[in-house]
Amino acid sequence: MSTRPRSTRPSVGITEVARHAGVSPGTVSNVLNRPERVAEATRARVEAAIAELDYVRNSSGSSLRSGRSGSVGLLVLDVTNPFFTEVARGVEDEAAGAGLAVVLLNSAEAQDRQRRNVRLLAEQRAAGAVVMPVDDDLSDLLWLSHQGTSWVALDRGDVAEDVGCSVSVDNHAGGLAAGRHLIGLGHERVTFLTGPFAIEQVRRRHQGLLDAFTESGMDPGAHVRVVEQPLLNPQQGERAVDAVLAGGPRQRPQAVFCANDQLALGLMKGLGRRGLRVPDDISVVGYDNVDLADLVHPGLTTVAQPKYDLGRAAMRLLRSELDDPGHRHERVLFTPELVVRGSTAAYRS
Amino acid sequence: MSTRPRSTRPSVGITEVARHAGVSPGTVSNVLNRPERVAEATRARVEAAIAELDYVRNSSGSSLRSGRSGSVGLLVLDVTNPFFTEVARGVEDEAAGAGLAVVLLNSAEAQDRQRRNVRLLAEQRAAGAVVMPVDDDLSDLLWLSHQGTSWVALDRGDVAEDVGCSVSVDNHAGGLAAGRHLIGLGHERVTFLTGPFAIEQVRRRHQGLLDAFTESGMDPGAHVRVVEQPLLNPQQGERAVDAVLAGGPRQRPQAVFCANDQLALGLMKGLGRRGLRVPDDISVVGYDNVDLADLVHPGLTTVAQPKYDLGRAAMRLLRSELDDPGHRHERVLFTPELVVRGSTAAYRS
DNA sequence: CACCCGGATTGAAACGTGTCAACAACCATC
DNA sequence: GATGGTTGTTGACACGTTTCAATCCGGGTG
Repeated sequence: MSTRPRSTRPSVGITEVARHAGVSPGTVSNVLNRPERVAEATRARVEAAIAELDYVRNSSGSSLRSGRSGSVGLLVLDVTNPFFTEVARGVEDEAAGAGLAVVLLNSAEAQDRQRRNVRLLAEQRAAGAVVMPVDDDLSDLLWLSHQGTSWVALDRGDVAEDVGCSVSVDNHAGGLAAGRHLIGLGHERVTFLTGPFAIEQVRRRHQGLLDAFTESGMDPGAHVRVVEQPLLNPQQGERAVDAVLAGGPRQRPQAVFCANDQLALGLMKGLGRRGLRVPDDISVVGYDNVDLADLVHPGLTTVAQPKYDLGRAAMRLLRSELDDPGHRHERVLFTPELVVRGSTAAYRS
Repeated sequence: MSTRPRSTRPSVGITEVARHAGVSPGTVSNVLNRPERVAEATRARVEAAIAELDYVRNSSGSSLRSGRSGSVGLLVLDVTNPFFTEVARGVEDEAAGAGLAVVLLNSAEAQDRQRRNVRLLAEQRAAGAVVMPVDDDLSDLLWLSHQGTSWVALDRGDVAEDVGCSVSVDNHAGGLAAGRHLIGLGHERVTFLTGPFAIEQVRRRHQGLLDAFTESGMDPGAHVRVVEQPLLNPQQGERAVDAVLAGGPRQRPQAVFCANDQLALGLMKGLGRRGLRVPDDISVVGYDNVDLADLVHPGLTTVAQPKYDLGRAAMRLLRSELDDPGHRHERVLFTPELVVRGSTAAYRS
């Protein structure tokens, strides 16, 4: 233990640099922001002074003056979920190219935390934000636009184009692909294991699954059951095993389509505990294709989303919105892809 | 597509609120920051004005004036790694109690990105930071202290107490526990599969493993081999399978101790591909106890770290450093715990 | 030689907030 | 009714940056 020296912050500012270089503060500002406007010789002098004094720019000052800060927020539904962290990588890489700083804010799937974070962005006068909305309520985002912070919605295809940009993956197509795959394998009793239906993505995936049955001439109502859990994590997946198997062997589903991989992985564990074998006794399909879907045994059949590209595209759109005065809101839609691994197999009665 | 309205930012500030409430700007500031100093009636009046004008505080202004911003940085080695995201949760929860905003910055295990992020924190005059250093080089952190931003190092027990606080888990003890466990099961040829030795944690875990052999009267040099990969992710683990198995069945290790769970999970997959069964043919031990260690089959025996508590403790220390003028740097050390699951078994010749 | 031109630099004014010494109003006490 | 103390409010200023109109300078032109 030792006392802290509480190092005396010299707080060297632009003015002190100016004095040291024998130049006016305005010139220093120009060196920093529009170097081409200042003569070679003076620029060198100023840069020397900056180095010597170990000057570090005060972003409060500049954003106060300019009314906007140079950082963008990335509002993520859940830092713990590998899907989002992969998206985050894409956003960061694209932002780095534009010299924008990314601050990652975590909503923890909670409405009130999202609201707090949105408020924070407004207080910081953030240049923009990439947001994965917690639920259908877009009022937070509208308020944010009204405060002058532009945003791009991620994975929310239903955002009208006169409201804002959006980048998303076709969730209906994903559900459809999963459904067709299972039907093609001969499964007729399928359970959809999901998080809250308040989440739009979940509803679309569900609808895709239903439509796969319809297009095969089967009544979805008779073939698809739903088990809804409060959160989309592995623990909930494991816990759901009772509900999934309810009704005894007769009623037991032949396959389970999960709203994300986390649920699917948890469910697989729960099934293993019950002595049920995947895919022999029951097939499982996930959604997202997280890294670990490929590491478990059997490998998890899942609907792959272009996570990294999703992030990049969102940030690219945001950059356009910030830089291009003639920008028009855009809607970008990716198509997911089914990745077949060992967790699904043909139904054997 | 539609043009963006570019809503006219009215930019209502503290002064306008003051005018609207028939009060001076100073009073509004007091209402915001030291409500107890202002009379009930005027406070109500001011608050009404704030609500009516939809005033939102400008944090640039306040941090410019005060010299410090109210947010703390969390510098993470890799957002993609579940270990860090769990720590992040702990940090966030503890910060929320103090009204501090947490911004998550990602170093992506790269020195230059860490440096960029540290610089960013300095420019924003962040109040403090919780940092997981990329490597042994602490110069970035020292510079940060010198700029007046205090920090707490995470998982780096070697930070001297006259330099800064640190919270870490006893990595040597973890390696020792893993080693004892394997030796107790009769394993005598163990491979340590790891990321770069530049990472201090890795070195300590390794040393713990070696010491387990020593204390059993065996020469570590004869019993422990090392396979080093450039990164600590599942892909690297899978790729490492060749190196781990090199030398043919005779030389093949009886057990592998991995520097983290990501490597271990990847390795297990690679072994499966080669037709080797865990734990029958080879035992595997991981480190961290991420959620998914419990979800794979067989479950991964691993050294559990109190991830969430680690984050909380770090943030608590940082709060003390920020609030308490008599603060002395502290070193907090957690002890890890071995969690035995199905991936390890007694050696059968 | 007066004039002008264009590029480089300057200086002052703002941005929104927090601080603090000074002041006003009120109350209790003598 | 004067004194002193308490409580609430004020107003001016400083913080570091950016912006922009004004100024300076050196050289080319008429």
